[in-house]
Amino acid sequence: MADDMSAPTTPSPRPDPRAATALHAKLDAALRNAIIRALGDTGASADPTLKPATQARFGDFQANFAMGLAKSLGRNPRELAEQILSAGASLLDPLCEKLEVAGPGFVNITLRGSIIADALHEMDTPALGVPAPGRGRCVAVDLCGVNVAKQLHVGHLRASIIGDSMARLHERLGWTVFRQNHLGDWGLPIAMTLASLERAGANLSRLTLDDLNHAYRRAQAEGRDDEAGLAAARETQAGPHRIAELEAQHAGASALLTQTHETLRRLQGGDPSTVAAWKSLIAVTMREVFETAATLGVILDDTHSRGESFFRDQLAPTVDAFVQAGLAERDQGALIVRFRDRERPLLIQKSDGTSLYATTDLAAARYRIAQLGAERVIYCVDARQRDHFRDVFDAIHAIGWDRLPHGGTAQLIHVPFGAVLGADKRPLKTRSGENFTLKALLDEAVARGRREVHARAQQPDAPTAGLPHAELDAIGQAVGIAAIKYADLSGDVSRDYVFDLDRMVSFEGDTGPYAQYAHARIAGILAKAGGPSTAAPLQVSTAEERALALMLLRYASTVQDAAEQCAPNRLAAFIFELANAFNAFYQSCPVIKEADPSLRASRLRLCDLTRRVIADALSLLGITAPARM
RNA sequence: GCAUGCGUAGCUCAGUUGGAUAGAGCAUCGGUCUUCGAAACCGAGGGUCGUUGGUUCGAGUCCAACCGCGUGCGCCA
Repeated sequence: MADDMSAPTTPSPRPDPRAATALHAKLDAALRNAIIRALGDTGASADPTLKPATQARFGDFQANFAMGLAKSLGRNPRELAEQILSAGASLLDPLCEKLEVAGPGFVNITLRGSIIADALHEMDTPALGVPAPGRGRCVAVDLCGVNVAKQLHVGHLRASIIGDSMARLHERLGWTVFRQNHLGDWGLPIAMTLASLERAGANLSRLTLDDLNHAYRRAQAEGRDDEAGLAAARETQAGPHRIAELEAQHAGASALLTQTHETLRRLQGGDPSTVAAWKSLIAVTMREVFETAATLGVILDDTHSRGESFFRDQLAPTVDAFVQAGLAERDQGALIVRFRDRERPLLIQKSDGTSLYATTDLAAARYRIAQLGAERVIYCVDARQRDHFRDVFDAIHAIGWDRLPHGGTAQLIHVPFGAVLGADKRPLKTRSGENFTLKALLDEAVARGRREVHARAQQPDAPTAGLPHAELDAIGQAVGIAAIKYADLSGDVSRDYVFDLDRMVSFEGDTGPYAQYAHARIAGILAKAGGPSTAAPLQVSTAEERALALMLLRYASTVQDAAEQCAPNRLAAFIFELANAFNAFYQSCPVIKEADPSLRASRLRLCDLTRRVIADALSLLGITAPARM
């Protein structure tokens, strides 16, 4: 499957690329060979279309190849299915307890319990059966994307936790991951803020992000007073070689703007004290960003910062490259890249000769592919930038910057996420109409999580009863953060969702705390039993054991699927189904109380495996799994 | 206007190469704790999958048109 990641248009190779588990692969191979035995070369390229059974009464797996195949051969699908099954009987019998043709030609497959147990034993390793197809390969994940001197808001929540999950999924599959925090740390807005702070005589060493945010907004308000001047000021994003010329143009601008230009000029010119001030602006911002990331459990630090300023020297060469390649043309003074299939061009240079955000994105993509060697570049950015990324990606394809240093083509993926809405279905705002800061949101979630956990611990029979206050606080924080992250990652990320803390923090239903509960419950059982007996043979006899075992066996392919499709909700759905399967199992199968020692030991191993898979899967969503709650 | 995304149960949402009677959660109603963590489990009711047409053995899924909502649309990022 992973081999397909870099070349999505490649026809699917012989084995089913989704056949990630050993068991699925074996069954898939047996069916393929059965088809070839029955049909010879005409069956050589047939796909068994093997998948988990949609309903338990259909068995463990179903294969839907017969209908399509029969049609192309002009034959009766049921007859064809029967013929193939009997031709491959010697291959299928060792795996299957029961094979039957049903309905229009479905093949329902019930596996031998011993085969399931063997497969489960195989996955009972530290890696939990998850392979490492990404070993030796690189992926860049564009996440967070904060702006210096601006407060984090809910949009950054999504960009951070979706990106973090993408990074973790790929790391789990062996990829080398480059987290890329594309900071807004350059250009006029920064200069405006700096100039505003200078006027106020602020002591940059003891500012907070709030102070910066106010300065930024004050500067913006001041700028708005002189629309014409502001328009002119935008031009001051020019490179140093243009500054003198621009100075002349702006002679008529207001004193305020002149001051801003002056600040920008000093910054771009490398004036030591201005650069130092600029750096402290970034430091103040990032201190809070990293604090928030830590609270959220998002892996992010200084080494991931690759902001606009990082690419400032690459802007002119980027524009030149498009001109040289004949891909850019002059239009109304600006440089644009046109596309065959749409009216809208991509603007890469303004009429005053300066570049803009698309130029930075092009330079950044080139860096990620050519310098970092990323064969996938994943952008976790707001869905409203769909068109922008479509254009940027097509421009990169056109100029050939998607070619990897060692051959092959990089895949550029925009993971567009929707808005976070309030109860009124409008973008989340505070009562006063302000954007919700991320900090406020997290504080509330953590408070809710702690309240729930403390309340539960009051009950004398609660497993958390009597725990120290600080420990309950820690658990409550984990629960509150899990609630938010799970709610965000468990749906299709491209869609808007309504932020409803009551629902998120609920312990019932498809929520983060429910998954954490399942994990803590199992941890409690294992602790009481004195741990799992790892050497015990696994037995799969009851329907609930079988259902649980089959769920566990789907883990590896689910992780790969979630990574390949950049769809964390697939993994979240798996966690929920696994927790359900476990709870059903635990309801009807005695574990600690089981009298037969070998069955008891087998069930403890099932518990242990389930606990480890839930913890591992949650970790790939960036969610922690406390042992008690 | 052009582009793009989305319309699935009262509410919030799943639904992977087209597959069997469209699934969950919440809410509602009814069962299950003197026994392993009941923050759980089991069951019931609840649907013209926006509308109409098309493709085919088969469409929530693919195609077309239409209706409704959202978002974007060269010198902001």
